[in-house]
Amino acid sequence: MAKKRDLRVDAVKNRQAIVRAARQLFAKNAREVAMDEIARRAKVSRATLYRNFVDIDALAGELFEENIVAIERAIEEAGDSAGAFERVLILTIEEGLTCRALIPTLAARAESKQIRQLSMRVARVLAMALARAQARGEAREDLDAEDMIQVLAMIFSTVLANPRAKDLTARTRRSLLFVLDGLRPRS
Amino acid sequence: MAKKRDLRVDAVKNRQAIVRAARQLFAKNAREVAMDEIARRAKVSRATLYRNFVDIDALAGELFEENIVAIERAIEEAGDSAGAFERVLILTIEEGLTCRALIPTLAARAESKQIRQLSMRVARVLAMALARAQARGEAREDLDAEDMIQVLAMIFSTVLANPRAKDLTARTRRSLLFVLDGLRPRS
DNA sequence: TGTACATCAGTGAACGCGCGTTCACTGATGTAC
DNA sequence: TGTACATCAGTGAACGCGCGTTCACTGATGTAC
Repeated sequence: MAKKRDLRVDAVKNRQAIVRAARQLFAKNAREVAMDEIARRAKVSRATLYRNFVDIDALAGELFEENIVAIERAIEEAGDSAGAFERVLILTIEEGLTCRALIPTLAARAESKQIRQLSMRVARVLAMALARAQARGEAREDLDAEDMIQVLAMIFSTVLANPRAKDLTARTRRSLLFVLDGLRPRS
Repeated sequence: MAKKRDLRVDAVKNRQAIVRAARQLFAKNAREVAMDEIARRAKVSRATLYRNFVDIDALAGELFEENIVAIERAIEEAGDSAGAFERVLILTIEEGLTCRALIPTLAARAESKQIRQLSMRVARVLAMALARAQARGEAREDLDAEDMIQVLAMIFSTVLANPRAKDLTARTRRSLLFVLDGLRPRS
């Protein structure tokens, strides 16, 4: 392997600025964000943005992955305790809300290989949490990983349906409330 | 009121062709449909499409309204019988699925006055069904009309999350299953 | 520590594409006589 | 029933805009000596 030279200091600074700007914009907006806007906020030219991220998928993927890492860590910490499943779901949703606009973006680009792989990574992690919950009798036996994705999509739809709402956290919690009962074992 | 001349026979035919083409395309696709595509399928020029419908909102609104009328009729027929609430929800979803692509279209154009008014019309109707269900003890007391919209958005998100899926009806039913329990009164 | 140069990074402008919408003109219908 | 003309409808081409992406060129950094 050829020893690759490190990024130049100005390059590192710009890359960080781009990611930071993207995060801020994705957090503030609920609709897709234009590359141009991100570049402007990062005080960088569009072309520089493309030097760092080959396309939108790459940038969205980077943010998505950061969120996934946070979720994975949370699941690790939650472990196999009582109520861990619900806590994981809540955390996943909250993590998603920190980057609201990522939701429609990922939805629109679901065909991209990169995005699909990341989605599968989320699915795998949630499947594990689900299996634990089922073993403890805290989740219905007939649920599978695909259901988990569906449930998340359902809850996040609240974001899409109310792009302007300020009280998104409250609304999402209410959506979750509706769904959680449907996930419990039949009495 | 000035007596307006009726539409010319060819004009009527074209208008119908446009609506029919739009319905077919909205049923087949799960993503937004381009005006151009609709015009092509209706074997009509783009400009003709615009003669009949001033913009996308007008066309989407027309289809949406047809769906709403069907839903309203169904609610009327369902009346105040046991289980009417669930049947209404199921029917609303099925009606929505006959025009899948309408869902993202309406979501994207939710700001339009026309679309907003139609959405409110759905909300009103569902609120009535909800009130009846609450009176019968078939729905939680703390639900309101806004929750109904949210629930529908949640279930329809299944469509958005799986734009390619063939078994959408099955998937939506499963989503509904998750949600319905959450809507029932607390024991 | 200084300097020269290769290399990597940054930039504004421009390209290309999709798509909604409009224009200027041609054609079909229906009514008046 | 036939015909002429006004009016409504249809059309292809073009405009405009947003936006992702690329180009050709300039500038900054870091390394070799």
